[in-house]
Amino acid sequence: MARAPWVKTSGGEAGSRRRQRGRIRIEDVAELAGVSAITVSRVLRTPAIVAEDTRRRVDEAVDRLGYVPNLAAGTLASLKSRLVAVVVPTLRSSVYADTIQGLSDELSTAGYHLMVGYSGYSAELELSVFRAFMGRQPEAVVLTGVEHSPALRRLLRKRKLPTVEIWDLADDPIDIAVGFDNFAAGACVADHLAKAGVRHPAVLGSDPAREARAAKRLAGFTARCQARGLRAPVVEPLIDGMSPEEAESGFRRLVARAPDIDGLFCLNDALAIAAIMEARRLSIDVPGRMRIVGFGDFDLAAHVAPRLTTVRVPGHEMGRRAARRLLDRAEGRKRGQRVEDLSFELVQRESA
Amino acid sequence: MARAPWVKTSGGEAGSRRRQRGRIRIEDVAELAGVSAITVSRVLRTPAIVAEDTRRRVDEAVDRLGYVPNLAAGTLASLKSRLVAVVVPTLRSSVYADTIQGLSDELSTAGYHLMVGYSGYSAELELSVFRAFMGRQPEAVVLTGVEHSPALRRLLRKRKLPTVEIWDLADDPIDIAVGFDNFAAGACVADHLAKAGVRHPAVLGSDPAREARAAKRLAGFTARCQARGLRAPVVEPLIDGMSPEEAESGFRRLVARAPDIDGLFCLNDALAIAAIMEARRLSIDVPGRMRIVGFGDFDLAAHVAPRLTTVRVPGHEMGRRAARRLLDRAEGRKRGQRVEDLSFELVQRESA
DNA sequence: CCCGGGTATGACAGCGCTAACATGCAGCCT
DNA sequence: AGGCTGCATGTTAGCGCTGTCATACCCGGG
Repeated sequence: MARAPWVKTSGGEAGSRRRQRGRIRIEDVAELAGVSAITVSRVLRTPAIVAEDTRRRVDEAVDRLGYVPNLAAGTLASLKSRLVAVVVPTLRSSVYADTIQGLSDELSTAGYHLMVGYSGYSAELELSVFRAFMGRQPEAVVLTGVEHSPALRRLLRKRKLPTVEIWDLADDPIDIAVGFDNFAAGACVADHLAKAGVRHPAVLGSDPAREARAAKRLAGFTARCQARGLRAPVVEPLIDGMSPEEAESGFRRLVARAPDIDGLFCLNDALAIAAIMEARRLSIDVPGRMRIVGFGDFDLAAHVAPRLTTVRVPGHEMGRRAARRLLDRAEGRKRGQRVEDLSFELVQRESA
Repeated sequence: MARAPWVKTSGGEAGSRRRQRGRIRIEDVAELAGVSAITVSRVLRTPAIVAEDTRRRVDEAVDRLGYVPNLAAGTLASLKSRLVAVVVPTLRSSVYADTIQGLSDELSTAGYHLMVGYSGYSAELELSVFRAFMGRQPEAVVLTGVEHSPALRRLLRKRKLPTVEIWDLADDPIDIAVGFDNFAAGACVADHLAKAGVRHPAVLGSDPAREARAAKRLAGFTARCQARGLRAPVVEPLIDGMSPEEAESGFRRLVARAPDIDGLFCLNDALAIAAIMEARRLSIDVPGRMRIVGFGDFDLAAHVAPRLTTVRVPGHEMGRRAARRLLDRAEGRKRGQRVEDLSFELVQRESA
């Protein structure tokens, strides 16, 4: 008679063909420590509930064998991946790197890992990156900004994935938002320039259609200029909102279009630094003839000549706060407000 | 008599307590399409071997249900994670971001994902980040530089994990190295300055003990200066090798120590830009009285005043090449040479 | 008509781990 | 003594997928 089907036909001590050669399994540790597999699992995940003596023996076996738990198996068994998906517009800009480090600092101590992807400022790409991530069963999601493809919003709400939107505030966040008020930041710059006597403002930055957050800063700036009776800002949009290349030529176009510009708001510091440099080449005195304000307080901002007046943004802090909110939720703690408004700060230096 | 142990006691259509509510499984797709689970799996992974009619029905069911395969389960079953672990020194510098994008561009089309971590230039931290990654069963590893903790080297060799070391060349790579010659780059800068008439060179950059690649550039620079009979370079090491803050004060110390310096090599562009700016503040003419060369060709380098002469490095290309080498290996193709030397390029602009 | 070989699909077990429940054993109370 | 409580550990059955082998079917040749 044939073997009954439920009798193991492989997987004994010799090792089945499907098992990875040489990989150490929890079973191996258990055997060496003289306990069962589940006890090893408990030592690794909830040491407090294991007797001290047992714990010591297991720890020793783990060390001796160099055991590393297979998290794919753990994820499958526990339905918990300890993975957080993060999508930022780009990695090339250090501003988001700060936020990622903030997230990582906070989450890694809690045993979570980050999956980081970038969207290139496109909602479609964001969706496709996210789709790819979904298969890895993230327990939470961090997105940049509040503009997302409707399909993504639906997906997230349906799955009830804890989601944090960062770098902006939302009227109706998908779940939680941790950011700052880009509109107010733009207005704050307008105030500063107006108080310094600027009458003919201009703006250099990304195409409002492409970058929602920069567009809000622009809107806040424009509104406040109007409220204070300044001339309507001359706006020079750029295709790539982070390109010093484009900033240089854009600045030249700007002064050609309106030679009387006496105040310039650059939608980020990379552009502002390039503008300051081009101003020097054109012998336009900054801040004498033109005041320039940046945004973001990049590392170099404080060190260019003249030192750049800019808006400091809580990049690292947003990451930390977003992480904390997610951990609070995971541990079933308080929920807190849905929209968390961290503050920005105008840093006055020499350029305005 | 009790139920025989091999009879399923749960997991029927009602859903067991352990199953995630509402999650769609391959089984659900199979049922809707009127095929078995394995056929769905084949449609998703090797569509070519499935009959066209079946494939269409399955694709439709996948779409209709919005099915996303659980990669944790797939990883466990196939022993293939489609995951590549990457460790860079920091995310805050755009130079590594380029490399990561290069890796990601190439790997994502092949269905691989990246796990990115940062080591803060510390071999110990690198090891601990790597340990954390191991549990997710990466199929390959990308490390920055060729200096690693011995424990890490042992671990990688023992597991036979395909490994690429980037951003440097190694005499004895762990496995594969794809980088460029930092020593030669330093020498190349020395050549350029010497030809321009520099006699009293200096170097501003990270502490050689902390950053091995910057140290090699320094060594190459120093050696070539000596070979050309220049005065031995005055070296001003910095604790944080990327800090414009420190560059500014370091530059001041440098000119105080040796007022006759007529050529400065900054070990990266962030420092070089800060140095140029401080030179202006001190009314030191660049390049008239002092020539300055950077390293890395950051975005802003071409746009500061004076425009920065620097060394362009194949950041994106290293990522792509590293990815290709790993994919070649995964697909069992040719092995190629162990150490791949991509070229750098001195970009002459105005500052030297 | 059967047979061999190729193609398309299915059944089954198991990847390595953990949730859920079961068991065993002190220590204490009645 | 019997039972009850609480702690430490073990047993069992999956988690959702894919490797492997089995099977069904079709086609053409003998």
